[in-house]
Amino acid sequence: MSSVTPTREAGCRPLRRDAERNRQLILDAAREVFAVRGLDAGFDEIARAAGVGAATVYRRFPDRSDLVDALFEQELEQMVARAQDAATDPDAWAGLCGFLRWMVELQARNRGLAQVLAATGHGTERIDDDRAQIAAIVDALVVRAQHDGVLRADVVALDLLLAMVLVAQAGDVDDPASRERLGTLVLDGFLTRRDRPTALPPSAPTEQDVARVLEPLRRSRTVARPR
Amino acid sequence: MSSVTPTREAGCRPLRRDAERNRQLILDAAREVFAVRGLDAGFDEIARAAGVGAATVYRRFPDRSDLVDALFEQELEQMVARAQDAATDPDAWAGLCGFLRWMVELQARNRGLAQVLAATGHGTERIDDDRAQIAAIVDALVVRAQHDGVLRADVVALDLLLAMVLVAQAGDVDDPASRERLGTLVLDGFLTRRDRPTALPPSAPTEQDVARVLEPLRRSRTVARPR
Amino acid sequence: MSSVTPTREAGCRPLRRDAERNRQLILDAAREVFAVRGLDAGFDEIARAAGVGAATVYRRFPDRSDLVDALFEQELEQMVARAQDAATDPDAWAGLCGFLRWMVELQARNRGLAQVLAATGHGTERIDDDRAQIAAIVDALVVRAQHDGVLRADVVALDLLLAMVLVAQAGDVDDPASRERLGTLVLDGFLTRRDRPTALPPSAPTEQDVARVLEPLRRSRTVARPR
Amino acid sequence: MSSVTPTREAGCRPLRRDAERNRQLILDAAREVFAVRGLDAGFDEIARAAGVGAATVYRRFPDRSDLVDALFEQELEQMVARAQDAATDPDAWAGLCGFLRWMVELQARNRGLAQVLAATGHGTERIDDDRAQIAAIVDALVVRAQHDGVLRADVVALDLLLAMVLVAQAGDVDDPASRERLGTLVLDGFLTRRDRPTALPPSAPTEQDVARVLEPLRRSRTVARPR
DNA sequence: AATGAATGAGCTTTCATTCAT
DNA sequence: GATGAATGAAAGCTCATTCAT
Repeated sequence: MSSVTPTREAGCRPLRRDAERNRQLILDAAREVFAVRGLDAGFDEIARAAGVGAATVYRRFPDRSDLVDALFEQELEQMVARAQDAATDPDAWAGLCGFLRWMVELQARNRGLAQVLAATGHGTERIDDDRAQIAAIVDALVVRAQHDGVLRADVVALDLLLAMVLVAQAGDVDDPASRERLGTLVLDGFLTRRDRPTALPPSAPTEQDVARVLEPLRRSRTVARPR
Repeated sequence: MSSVTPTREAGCRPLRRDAERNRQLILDAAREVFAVRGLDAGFDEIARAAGVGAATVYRRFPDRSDLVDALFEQELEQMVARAQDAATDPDAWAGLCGFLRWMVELQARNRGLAQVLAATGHGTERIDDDRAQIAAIVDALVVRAQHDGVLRADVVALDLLLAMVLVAQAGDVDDPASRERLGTLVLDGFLTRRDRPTALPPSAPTEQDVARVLEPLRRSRTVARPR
Repeated sequence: MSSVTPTREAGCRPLRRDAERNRQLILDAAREVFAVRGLDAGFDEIARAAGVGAATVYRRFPDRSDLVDALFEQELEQMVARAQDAATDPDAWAGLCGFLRWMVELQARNRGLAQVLAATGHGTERIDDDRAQIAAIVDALVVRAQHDGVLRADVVALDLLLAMVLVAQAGDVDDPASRERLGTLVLDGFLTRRDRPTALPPSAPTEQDVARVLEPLRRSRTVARPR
Repeated sequence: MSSVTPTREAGCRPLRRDAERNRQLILDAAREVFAVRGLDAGFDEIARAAGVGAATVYRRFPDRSDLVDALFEQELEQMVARAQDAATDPDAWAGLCGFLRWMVELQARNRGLAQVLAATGHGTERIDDDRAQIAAIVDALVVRAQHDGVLRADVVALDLLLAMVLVAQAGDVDDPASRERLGTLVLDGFLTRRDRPTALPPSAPTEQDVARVLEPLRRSRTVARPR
């Protein structure tokens, strides 16, 4: 996971070797921390995880959003690429579903990413651009799928994206089956007509694991007694 | 709202009159505060809202969960009642949908309640009991609806409950239309067969208001660039 | 010095005894610290000097200006009283000089007070009021002194006040003689005519002590090697 | 401005060509920065202005005072020259006033210089020497002016210099009129006798601009109430 | 029993100074 | 010799929790 981003930007001369190493340490740490804790994570914690002083993080990323941007640009580009891929699928609905499921998993595994995607209109240009691009591609797929008569005509791309963002909230990181199941159910609701339901993954939620299924909502101090 | 729960438990001798009064003040204040701020709200804020000292809250509810439990028992009993009501509906699916939509609104308007419902298995016995009771009732409705041939056979009550918890996350408090729309779409996915889609409320999400729709996820510092 | 301020305000019920005690400790410490270090002194330092935790200072005076206000209201009221006194002097010029010299000493001994007086128009109402009141009284004296033919007609009250603020900057705390001397010289410049100079205090500055005379300007890191 | 001081001292072998260039860049930058920000300016800022690394400044001037000394030697030499010029004026008082007014403007426009001049007795020998030289020249003028019967006999050169240092503090950089006015008033106080006051520049301070006049004192956090 | 106060621990941010390259 | 990076220390501020009255 700590690989990509070999260069940052064209235009600024490359960082010194050790600095670049630290930059990567910080980005890697932040990725990890943001994924688990969300974007509110303290700079302190990131610095500690990266093994550098807190001030170093500030030097490299004076603003929190600088860090977020640098971090999620990579991920978003990945998403755009995946979306473009999906757009070439001759079966629009299949392409759409594939892309959405993939996106759900991505977000589910990365709380920070989910937040970035949710922050419509307030991010960096770069991020906004990527988001807009994704929306446009999904939109095209939606239109095609509607034209094919598979997708109901009264929905728009954002209906789908919104639903999937929420699906991504369900289940904890290590429980993709729950998301699969829920996603299938929800997507079934978007079909024009249906003679019989799409087959569900067999992992019906049981009393025992609903706790884990809903885990992400708990984020409160109710449960764990701090000390 | 400040009525129910006059005594706490059999077994502990009743509180002094003023103490009991304070207990209720705190519960009422906490209900309000938790609804708006979620379960993470500071004890300080609750104390202020109740007009008592912070230490009083600690004395009465040493642990945060003590407060949460005492508080939501009342609300859950209300839900149980509503569920039992729904169970008497001759049209199981109609009863089910009605109950679920009501629950969605309730949770949407009460952040704290949503969190409590999500925390399955970690609450008090009392809360767990109530939750189980609700699940049982919904289960009965599910079985009936499946028997009626309306609800697809491969789902269980918890699938529905889970889906609805998530629907409740969408849109901000004052935007029930978004929830209506999304809820309709999702419930459509649970039908056995469908010749044409259920009519949607016309409030298709627009680019402009997706920000608000996803608001609950944003809670981060990413956005505002202070200076 | 740690006496006055027994009650704070009408309207808020009095603080608990221990709290009031701490409040006074803080005010006394702040008076001391502000006098020496100026208004920029850290809350930390004040807290340490008062023997309380930093958070206690914040609780009692959430904003720095709250502390400054509480602190200097007393001093300013004292100044207003002294000015009113001066206004009753039958010899306007004598009254004026007396008041100004007194004020110079006060400011010289209290760096913070000088800063408060300098912050025209940006303080609390209360402080602004006091300042305005002082200016008005001085103004009346100026007019009378001009009418008496002693004070030159082409100056205004603010000329005098400004000059004295600067005189107060000269010399270090324990060197009132320098201020006396300089003040006399400067005030001589405000006379309409003069047949011979006003007698000066004999403390002509010598090479040796100019350093101390100009001390207040040094406030830089040039001199002392921090460690 | 970046001319003088090509070599530093006899005795240390000359710096390498590039090092000497950097030395000058740093001095030029420091002059600028100190003038605006005062002697407390961060080394970082100077380094940035000079286009060199922070560590380079430290290497060349390990102590802040090393930099200050090297820097203000040039300026002080300029002052000495100007003083010598004034000493040739046949009208001693006129020469004196001219020199002092010039000095006031110089200091007013250069916060750092004012601080250096104030730090009597703690600078380098070199600076102290220059200061002493200036004092000596002014002294000669003072004696001549006293002999001419214009300047009161009970003052010494340092009285004048001190008074002018303070006048230089008044008003902000772009407000020479305030200094002119105040300077005139103060110098009037040094005359032996006076039948009528010297004409003042008409810029009587108004309530509105006293804030600006006293600006230099305000440097505190008292004022702005952030929220 | 109730309270408001006190506190220590935590996070954010900045800066002077030193270090590795 | 020069550099940009790193850092520790400090100050500002907040909050959950405990304490003295």
